[in-house]
Amino acid sequence: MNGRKHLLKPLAQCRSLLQRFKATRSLTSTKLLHARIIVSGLLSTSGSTAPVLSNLALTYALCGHVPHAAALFDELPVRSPSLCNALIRMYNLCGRHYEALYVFVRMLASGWCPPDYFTYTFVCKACSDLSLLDVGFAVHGKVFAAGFDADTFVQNALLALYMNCGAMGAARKVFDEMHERTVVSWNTMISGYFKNSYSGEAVMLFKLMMSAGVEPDSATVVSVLPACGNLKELDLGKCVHNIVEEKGLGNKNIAVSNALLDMYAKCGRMDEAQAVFHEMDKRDVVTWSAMINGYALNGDVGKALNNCRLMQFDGVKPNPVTISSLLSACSSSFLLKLGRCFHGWSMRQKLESDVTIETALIDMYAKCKRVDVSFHVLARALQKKTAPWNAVLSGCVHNGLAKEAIQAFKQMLIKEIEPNLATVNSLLPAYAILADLQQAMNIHGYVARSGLVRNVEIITGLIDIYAKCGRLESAHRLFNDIPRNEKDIVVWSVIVAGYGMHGHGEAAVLLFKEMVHSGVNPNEVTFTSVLHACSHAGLVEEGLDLFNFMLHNNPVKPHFDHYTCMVDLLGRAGRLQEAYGLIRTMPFKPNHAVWGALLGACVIHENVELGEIAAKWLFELEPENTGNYVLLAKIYSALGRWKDAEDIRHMMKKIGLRKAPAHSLV
DNA sequence: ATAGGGTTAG
Repeated sequence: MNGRKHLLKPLAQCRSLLQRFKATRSLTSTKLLHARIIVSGLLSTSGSTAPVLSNLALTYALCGHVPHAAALFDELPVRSPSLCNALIRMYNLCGRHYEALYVFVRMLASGWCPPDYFTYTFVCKACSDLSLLDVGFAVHGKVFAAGFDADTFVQNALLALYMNCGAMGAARKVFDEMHERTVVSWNTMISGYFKNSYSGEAVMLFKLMMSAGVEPDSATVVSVLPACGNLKELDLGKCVHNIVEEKGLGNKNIAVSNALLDMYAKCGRMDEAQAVFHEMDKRDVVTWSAMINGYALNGDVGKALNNCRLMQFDGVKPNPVTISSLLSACSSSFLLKLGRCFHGWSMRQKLESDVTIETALIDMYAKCKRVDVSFHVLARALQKKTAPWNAVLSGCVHNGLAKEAIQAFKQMLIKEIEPNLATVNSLLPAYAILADLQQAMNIHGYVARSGLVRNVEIITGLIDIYAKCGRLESAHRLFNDIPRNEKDIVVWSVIVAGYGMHGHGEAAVLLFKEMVHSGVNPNEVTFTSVLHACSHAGLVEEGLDLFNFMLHNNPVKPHFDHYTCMVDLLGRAGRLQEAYGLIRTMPFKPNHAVWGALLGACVIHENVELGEIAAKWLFELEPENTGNYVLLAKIYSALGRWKDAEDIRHMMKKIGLRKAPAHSLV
């Protein structure tokens, strides 16, 4: 009795020491303590060795030293559920999830060491990190059988598991059946929906949570803010900002401020982002990256660069995300030289073999029309990752290199790199460019076999391909198969454009009206599609009606494209004066496309006066475009004004343009 | 002891 009392103190001391080593991750200290425990004979004499041992093993695990940890557990004479749980937890912590599952299986097999609700939360975490949905379902079955299905922790772990595996339906079912939802349950659902690119659902759940009277915490805030940014829900974002201020969540949690800053940046409010930035007393890489990315998104490369400099003055080193943001700023502004500089910088930072950076580099070179360099970067990429390949595919398509994209995709399959949704999404436009029915049917077959056909984006891509191939029946069949509530603005635009492109203006207008009727609000793209359809089919009155509808009853502001369509529509119909009138009342300076449409119409209707006006503007706006000179000369020739036609040819020679082939002048 | 959280990306 005496000896035992004497030993209790060192044991308590061990525990507090281990607690400290766990926090500091000090392997050397842990090893020393381990040695002292053995030398002191503490383990052989004490009755409560198991907690010390499991603690020691956990500490080893946290220090990243699994061999010692695993060996310790093997030495243990008796394995209680709590020890096994600690082992599973340890394997989870160091990323060896399969070993974690193996311990679980052994627990089940042993018969005398039944898993408890702690075990199940850890096991769910293991499946979640491994994205093993099948195993997850099996585990869920065991949860039911063991009667742990009403435990909130287990339920929350299941929610996270299903969300991580993309099984939103399964997650929702668990969530709906929970009798007690903690703030963690709500947070898991919100962030889960966002991660599965269902920002709308995420926002909706947040609103539900608020009306249910659940107190949001910092995790809630950082889960819902990215969704607000994604949807450009500035008002909701501001509400969340108010909550943060009221509860003082941003004061000690840098993630909260970073999320706020990013939300404002995504909503295009760099002033507000700057204000959040200003208020922060500490800034890390994420803060700076979010700022840089914000300016990049809003097209202000100068400010992005400036923030990059300030970041370095602040002593913060860039990470792959920082550099990718800078590279994407270069891609969207076609700054090849600057992009090359960042390529060099990534090399000096020893980050050039990071997948994120490789992908950003491939994207940057492709957008700057250097697909050759993109392929070069891809060739040097060692990892068998999908993302860089996707970037190459979309880079090819972006440059109209359909055959190269398809070739690259075949290479991908040969190299056994697994295609994903983004792969197919990047690839399908290549088939739309080719407009080859046989090949289209081949890829349709592939997509069907890959099981991706359930995705609306993919179906939209297929509809576009069939439409471009002229197979409107096939396109329409695919369109009809999409459930009514899943038909989004993009798929409507594609089908309208498909009919329009082949001269079926009436069908296009009808579909457009059906879309509006079904409650989908047209955007600038849909208006372009339908106006284009009208101009192709010569539906002047319908076109004018729709254009007026757009001007007066719709929040969508008309753009160059819409005016171009209208000028084209009126012009083709011979209503040249009206077309010219429209150009003169445009709310912005007419561009080359608008004048080009008028000039084209003047050629058809042999109208010199307006043709000359249009041409005069075009010579100024795009002096090196030979086509404009040719078209004006064509009008002169048609009217027998050979001298004027000859003058135009002289004019071209004077500004040093290559002489157009003679036949096009007549 | 247990579950959820910030910047990029095809």
